[in-house]
Amino acid sequence: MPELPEAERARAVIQDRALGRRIAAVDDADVWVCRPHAPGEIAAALTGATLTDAHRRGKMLWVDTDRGPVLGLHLGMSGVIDVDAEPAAGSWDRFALEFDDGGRLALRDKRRLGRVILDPDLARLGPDAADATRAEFRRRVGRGSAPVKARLMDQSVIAGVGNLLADEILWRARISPLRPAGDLDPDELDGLRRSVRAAVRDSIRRGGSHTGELNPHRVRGGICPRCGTPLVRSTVGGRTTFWCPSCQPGAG
DNA sequence: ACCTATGTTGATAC
DNA sequence: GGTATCAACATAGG
Repeated sequence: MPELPEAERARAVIQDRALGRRIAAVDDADVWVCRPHAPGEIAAALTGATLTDAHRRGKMLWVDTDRGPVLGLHLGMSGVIDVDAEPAAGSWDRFALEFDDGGRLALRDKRRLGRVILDPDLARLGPDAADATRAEFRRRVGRGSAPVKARLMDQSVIAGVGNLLADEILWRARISPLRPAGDLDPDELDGLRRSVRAAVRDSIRRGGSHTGELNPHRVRGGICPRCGTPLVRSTVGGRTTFWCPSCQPGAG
């Protein structure tokens, strides 16, 4: 269920349960998930190293090692990090570190849209959605003719907002997902930023991007939990989108 | 059976 | 460059 909240949970799991452990072996045989690395390449870089720190920006995770190489992890659409879980049949382990204490860190990902990459390039990733300053947020988000929802989900603009979180954020901010981002005035952008921070904070606390107030109503026939108006369902920024035409007026 | 749907991102074309 | 579309993966459901 990976958006920012799930990535943060995964980072915390790595931090709490995997740091300080030494890598005895690496399973990097899945050439799709580990692309563009050849099988054995990640293993060669990491075997013998100890995990020293776990970081996150948006949905991107990376783990430092005492040997230098950095292990980049992305959960994609269905990935989960498991520490010390048995690799049962059907558990969809696509990558794993085996520690010299007998434990194991695995990327479990049925759909294989997750990613493992050495020394990930973070240059094209915007600031974490919850860390952008007001000025930075106004400047980065409040431009362009694309719908504001697409702008929020663009990881090079701000990092971490996915489809469910975007709908929740816009609903909280009472802004239509269809409004061209560049048409928002500074007050609206400040309000949008407040909603981003509040939605991110709440979803991390409650345990995921599916825990928003709007989410249970994000179904055909759903109504606005604030005013009872039937929600509109459409495609915005290429993704299924629900919003309240009464609370979130504007284009559409 | 066939079509749609699903939390992501990247490549590609205009 | 910005924007829109499709493809990559695997599965579920009408």
